Amino acid sequence: MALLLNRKYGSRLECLYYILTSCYNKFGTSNVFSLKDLKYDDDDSKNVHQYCQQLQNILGRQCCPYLNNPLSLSKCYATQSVDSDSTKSKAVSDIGGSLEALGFITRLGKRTYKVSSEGEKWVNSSFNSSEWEEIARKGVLSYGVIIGFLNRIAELPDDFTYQGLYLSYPHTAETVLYTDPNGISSYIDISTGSQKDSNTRTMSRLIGWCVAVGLIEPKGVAGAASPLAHIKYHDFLNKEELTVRNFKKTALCKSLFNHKLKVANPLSYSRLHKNAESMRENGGEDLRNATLQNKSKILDRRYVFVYVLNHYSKNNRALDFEKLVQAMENHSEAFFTAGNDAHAIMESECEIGDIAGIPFTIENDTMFVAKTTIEESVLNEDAPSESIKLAKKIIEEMEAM
DNA sequence: GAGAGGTTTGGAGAAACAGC
DNA sequence: GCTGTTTCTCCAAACCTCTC
Repeated sequence: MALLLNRKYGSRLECLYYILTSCYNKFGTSNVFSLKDLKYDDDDSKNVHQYCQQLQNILGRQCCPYLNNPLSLSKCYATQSVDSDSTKSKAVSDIGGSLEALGFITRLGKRTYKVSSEGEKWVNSSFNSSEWEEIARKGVLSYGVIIGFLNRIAELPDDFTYQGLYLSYPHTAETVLYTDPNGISSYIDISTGSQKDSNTRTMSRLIGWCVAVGLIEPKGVAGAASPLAHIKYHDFLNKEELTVRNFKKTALCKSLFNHKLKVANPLSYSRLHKNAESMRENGGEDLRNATLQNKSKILDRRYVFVYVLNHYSKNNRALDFEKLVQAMENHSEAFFTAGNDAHAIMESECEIGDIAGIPFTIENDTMFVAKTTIEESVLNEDAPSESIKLAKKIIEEMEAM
């Protein structure tokens, strides 16, 4: 159930590797664990400090170099500890999401996981080996959001800056009539997109991963003498902050879309919209409630777009956008808020293709040609059966036009 | 070199949900 | 029902780049 990652914690693949090593030694591939099991615990003989190669000796203690206060009880920047978690589980949550996006752990229930066979292979590879980087690269390229990022930079010159690139949930201009619990009605612009700092955090993450697996190189950074990207740019990757804005594409990056890719970890149904339940400020309760009232419409129309585009991609056909909107308008209640233009909304919503792992080109103004196919079972993982049925019906209706 | 303005990141606070 | 988890927005510190 891959999600849109937007925190710094999991941006260092090396940290993820040591955390996964600790996890694998505790649970193997057959035992279930939850995120709190990844947090540093002094009483755990297999905690992450037993495997981490980045610890620094400070005042006679082994300390994580990425904590602002190395002597902090948090112990590990990326997971925090059972004794002190100044990030309210945001860190360990991001680590779980990262390992899942890479395909190294698999989600079983809402909050339970197992180490996957790919994860096991990665743990059993040596950090300094090409095998390590190959497994990591396969993981990075399996993540839908990365494919969206690589598609965006494919349109840029070989030497590029990531300033101005945004990878986030689409913004639709959409006003709905909302009645609060006191019976007072007002028009509210519902919140469909991400805030700017969320984009910044996502970008920081994606760049870290792409450099580590040899897809892009930081400009003006003298790397170490190694053919392996994660060794060559080890110091750059382990910097506290991303400060380089200029990058260069590698040959691998430039050839990536020569063939149609199959994306193993696209965003899942429920991740096609941000978690609006967690919104609090910026208009407060009414904005949250008005957005939540329309959550299923937002999810379903994004899902249908991705599902249908993938269907046509699998059949090596282009999607007729006009027909799609027409078919969706036949089920207007399911997809669109009253008083808003369906065509305009879908023109915004189709941007979801990038982060969902299925970027596309547009031919003859209305024909959408996908550059990838995505793993449908991951997209459908938490999709209601009604939504899946509706997506199939839309395809039938399009074919009948 | 100073100052303005932008970026990156950690952390706080909040709401809803999951699971016991 | 309670506790812990998940993930959002916002704030601010620290740092960077750009201009003069």
